[in-house]
Amino acid sequence: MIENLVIVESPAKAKTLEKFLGKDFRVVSSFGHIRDLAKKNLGIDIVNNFSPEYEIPKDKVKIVNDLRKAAGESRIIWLASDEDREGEAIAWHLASVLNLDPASTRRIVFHEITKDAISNAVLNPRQIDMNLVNSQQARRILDRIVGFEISPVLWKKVQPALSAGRVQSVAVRLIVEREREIISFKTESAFRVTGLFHPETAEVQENNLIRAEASKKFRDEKDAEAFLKHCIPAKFRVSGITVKPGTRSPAPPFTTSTLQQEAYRKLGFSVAQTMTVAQKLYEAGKITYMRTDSTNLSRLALAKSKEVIVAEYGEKYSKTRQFKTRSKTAQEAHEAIRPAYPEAQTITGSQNEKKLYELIWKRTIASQMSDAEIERTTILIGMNNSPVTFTATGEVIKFDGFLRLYSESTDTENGDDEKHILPRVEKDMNLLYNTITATQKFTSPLPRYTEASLVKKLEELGIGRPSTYAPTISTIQNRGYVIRGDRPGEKRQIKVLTLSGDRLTSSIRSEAAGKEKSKLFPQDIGMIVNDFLVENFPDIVDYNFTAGIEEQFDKIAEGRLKWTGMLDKFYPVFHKKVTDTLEKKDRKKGIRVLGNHPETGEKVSVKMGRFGPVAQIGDSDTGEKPRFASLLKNQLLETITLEEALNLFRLPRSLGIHEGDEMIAGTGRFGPFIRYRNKFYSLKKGVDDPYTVTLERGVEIIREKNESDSKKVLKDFGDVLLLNGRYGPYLSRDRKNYRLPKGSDPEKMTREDCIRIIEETEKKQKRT
DNA sequence: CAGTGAGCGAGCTTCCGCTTGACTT
Repeated sequence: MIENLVIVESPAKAKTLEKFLGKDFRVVSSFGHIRDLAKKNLGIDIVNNFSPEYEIPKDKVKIVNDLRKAAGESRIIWLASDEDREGEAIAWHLASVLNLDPASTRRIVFHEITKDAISNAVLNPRQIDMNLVNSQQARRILDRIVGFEISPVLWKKVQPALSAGRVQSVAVRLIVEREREIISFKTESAFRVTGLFHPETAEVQENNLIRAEASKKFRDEKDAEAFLKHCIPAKFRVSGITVKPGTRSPAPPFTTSTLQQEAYRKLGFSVAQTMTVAQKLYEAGKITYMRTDSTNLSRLALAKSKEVIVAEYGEKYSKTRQFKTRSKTAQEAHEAIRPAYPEAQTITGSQNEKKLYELIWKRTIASQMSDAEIERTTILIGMNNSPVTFTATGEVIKFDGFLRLYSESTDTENGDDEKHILPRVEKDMNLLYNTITATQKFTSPLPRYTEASLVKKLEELGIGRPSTYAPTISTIQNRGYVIRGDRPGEKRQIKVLTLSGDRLTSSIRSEAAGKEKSKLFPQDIGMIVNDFLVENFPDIVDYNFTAGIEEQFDKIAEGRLKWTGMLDKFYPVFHKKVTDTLEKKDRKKGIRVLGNHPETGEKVSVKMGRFGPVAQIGDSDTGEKPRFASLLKNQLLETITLEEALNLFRLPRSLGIHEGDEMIAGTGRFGPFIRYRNKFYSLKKGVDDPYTVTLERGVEIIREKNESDSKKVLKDFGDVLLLNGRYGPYLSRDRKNYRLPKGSDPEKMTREDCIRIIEETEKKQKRT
């Protein structure tokens, strides 16, 4: 018989905890929730007071059996799951599933694993808080009802296997609405004028130039040119200098959301990748828990960080701070994400683990360092013949403080606003210009979301939790609602006017506009589903829906509202919307009529077809069979033009007859191709175009392909092939490919050698 | 693997939040 059994949620936490508690304590883990609503069906008896039907998921059966056994062997059970509504629910499910006797069961909580915190918790046990549990049940049941009632409506009215939910549908909506802002954005341009000045009395030198920006922007080239000409006879004078001291403070330590953002910006990690690497670090005991919404640091962490800072940089650089958590819906069951041992600046591990750890270490330590002290200087330059003024701002760091270690990145990179050191000037000093430049600047729409900036937005709206940000982003991509991708951007011409002495020259520069990397783009099906939901379930996809129900969950947790009462109010209204929507006849296909065919006058339209977005010429009710063509990958139903749609019908096209058989050019799932005698040949990217490729070129492509194919088969043993591929020689049998072991010589290999390699590979695969 | 776009119907899909492995290359 063991005296005490402590149950926590995470096995890594169990391991650490065991070290702190004596021999009398055994610590085990529940691996999160052990029970959930029934997987099949709704799992809720709505007419019977929303009574939930709970079951133990398959992958938790063994864990529950182990827990049951351990509980039977112990005298006192300590339920130490997290102190938030999910944690409370876990404790309650444990008590119920393991059939724990209240007399021998204690509920305890602690936020940090230190001797003090744990002994304090053990001295202050309490009962399971049923109000908190009920707020979790309300949350769980509401999410199930919303997801499991709306998704089938989508299967009927839009397309099978789609999904909707309180969190994912808002995530998609954000992306779709951002795309529409971009589509309707009208670019404007204006001329921005900057001058390089130097004191009249001094020669022009690198270090005495003042870069200043004009207070006025000019609408067009003519206005800008007129102003520059006006500058030629003008006298420039320093009309004011202000020097203002300022400070900058470090960012708080990482939460899940901010870690995902910074790891994307500084290391280029995807949200999922950040979480995988962080999980590794956590399991290795190198960082604290990585799914948290708290910016709190334990007293121990504060003290340790201070030691590190004082030893490394001196007392002056240390400033102990505790940060208030920004997010309103935060449940703060854990600490911020920080190094488990702040004294370890680096760790061993994979490259990515090292990089992420270093980021976490720097951010944590910097958060405990002094403010940076900055002196901001502004020089105002006046003109004697114009009300336009020029302003130069410079920044001098008087004391670097935390900046010595870390500064946070932003989502918008504007290199233009770089702050620089200004030369010494005095008021009323006369200045001469070296050059004055007017540069055309274009306005641009808000950028598309990255995975990380979407997480940031969701967190601001209080939607989703640290443990679900990464899975949500995967879900909306898996459903095909959005896709992560790049856009090369378009070359844009910029006019630049330069005044040097009394010579005015004009030049043209080009820049890439709208270039995007690793951004989230909505797909047609995402836009159609979003419009359908906004039309039929506006309350559910409202950005404030979650915030509203969270308030009610809080009331339930405080015992001021009955959880069944809350659902009683919500459900009838919601369910009526579901049945009303199901009664509507039409399916949502995103049909758009683009116009009429210029020659035949037939209707040209686009819609979501059975196999994806499709363009259509003609109408089935005219009696004639309509013609169809799939849209290309980068085209949207919403933005495709009549001309682009008509272009799709130019393929497949015949290139002519070669040696008695027809050659066809087309474009398919794997890009442009030509077809000849029932065989397909890919067109080379950037070289051949299916619209213009000729019969002669087709013959050449076929000859090249046949030549490389003949080189492809190194040895043919009938059932086994030794082939030459992109990555070198490999084996093929039954359409399955096998790598050759290192150092094997394909020239000398016999059929027996090949079969041996295949069998060994198969065996290895089975074992793992 | 490079197509498809008639219509019917059986049987499937689906949520959010806690947790890790078990998979693949």
